[in-house]
Amino acid sequence: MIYISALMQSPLFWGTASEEELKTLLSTVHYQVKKYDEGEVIAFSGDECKSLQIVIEGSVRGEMMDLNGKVLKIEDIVPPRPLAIAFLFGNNNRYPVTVTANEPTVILLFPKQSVIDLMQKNAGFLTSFMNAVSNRAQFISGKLKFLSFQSLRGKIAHYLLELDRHEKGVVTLTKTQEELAELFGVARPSLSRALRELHNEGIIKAEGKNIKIIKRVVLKEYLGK
Amino acid sequence: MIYISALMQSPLFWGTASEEELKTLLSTVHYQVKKYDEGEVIAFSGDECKSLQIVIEGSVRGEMMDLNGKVLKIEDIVPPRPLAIAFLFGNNNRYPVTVTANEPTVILLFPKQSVIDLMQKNAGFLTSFMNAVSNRAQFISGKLKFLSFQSLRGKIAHYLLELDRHEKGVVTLTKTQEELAELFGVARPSLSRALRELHNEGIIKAEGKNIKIIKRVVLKEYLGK
DNA sequence: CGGTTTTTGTAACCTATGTTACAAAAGGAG
DNA sequence: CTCCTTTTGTAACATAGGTTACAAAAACCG
Repeated sequence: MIYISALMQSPLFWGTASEEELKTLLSTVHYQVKKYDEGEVIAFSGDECKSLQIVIEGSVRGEMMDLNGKVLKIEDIVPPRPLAIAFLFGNNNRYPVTVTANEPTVILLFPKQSVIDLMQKNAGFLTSFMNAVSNRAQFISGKLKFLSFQSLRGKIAHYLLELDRHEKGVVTLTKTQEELAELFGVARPSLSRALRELHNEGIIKAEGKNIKIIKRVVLKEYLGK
Repeated sequence: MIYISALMQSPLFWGTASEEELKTLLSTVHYQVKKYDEGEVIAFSGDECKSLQIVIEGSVRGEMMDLNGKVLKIEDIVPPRPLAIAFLFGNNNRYPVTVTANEPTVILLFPKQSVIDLMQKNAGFLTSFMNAVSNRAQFISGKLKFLSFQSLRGKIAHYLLELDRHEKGVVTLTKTQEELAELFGVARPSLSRALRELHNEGIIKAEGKNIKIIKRVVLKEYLGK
């Protein structure tokens, strides 16, 4: 089992004291290793969620999509995070998002029964799991607030201020406008236009991927608008 | 402890076999009874969430609001449901919504430590709790999809078709347009206008609170749009 | 019952964002 | 360096929904 050290990094297993202990614990339950190529779909929105899957290598993305194909990127999931952990229990065990591999990806899969076994055998795992599920609910709830309250300017402000948390005054975008637009749930030209307007109004200075924050105060005013 | 029978109704305590057992269980942990008048705020959005609160009598509502006072009603919570159950654990223990009493309301409050005690003493409670938290994540996730994908027509279609699940062809609105608009996250006149348009186009026949569904097929087309 | 409050209907106008389309610029691959 | 692909800028136009304001209708209350 070569993924032990990766697993140790996961908050889910922080309750487990040592690699040895974790090895012993894992030897008592079933699990599989799965590999996916870039672009492969790991789960479709609506699929039944019957196992806990943990990303060990590579990365995946979760996207909601409506019947007409409009896409809303929810997030990227990188090792050693679990996917859809809040959808394994409860009454509606269906993936809310379509999960796709961004690159060649390795996933560790624990059938639901194994997860239950792990919980019974290890109290630390159980509380970690509970926390993880709560965290997911909190994340989604934040997303809901972000998406349903903020105007496009609000979202941009939020994003830029977050990137420049330490107030350096300069941020470099690591995503394309296309990707950002998806994250914000808006059309790409709308994002482009909004950035241009902020630039023209002297609130930011945007040069390609580099953005200088000129009037931080004004940006802050857009938060929650 | 006169609320035992109410508690027995709660999915959280279904794992508990009998009233007797539940009584015994509860006698070992701390809890309080709290009463609120109509309009009283039980928790503000952003408040720390340090206890499990279960609505025993009356009802409360959870609303998100942004800095400018725009309100998005998330849901009503009626007995014997818990509130903010997904925010007791995890890393961001803050109410995502402001919770207000709709009417005189009685709430049972279990400090976090009591909840942990209950979990340790009763495996049924633990799994119920886990399921409840997962259900919340799933609810919020559905809300996210509903709010960020559907046009106003989509939301109306969704709502009407849901109310008329059994295809009777007639539904009666129990909420005012004001309330519905809040639920949909739109302005009240916009909702009114949209209903009028659907009516004029012969898709529904709206007479006050009574709505006849004329062209169900057309409504279904709006789902996810 | 009459008066008050709440809810609904509706209109005129405003604004943010979506859509489509195309060209310019930047980035990568050979 | 050059060709090809991806990304970005930008414009013209379309549209959904927001805002404000007011009157009609309904519900509620004494």
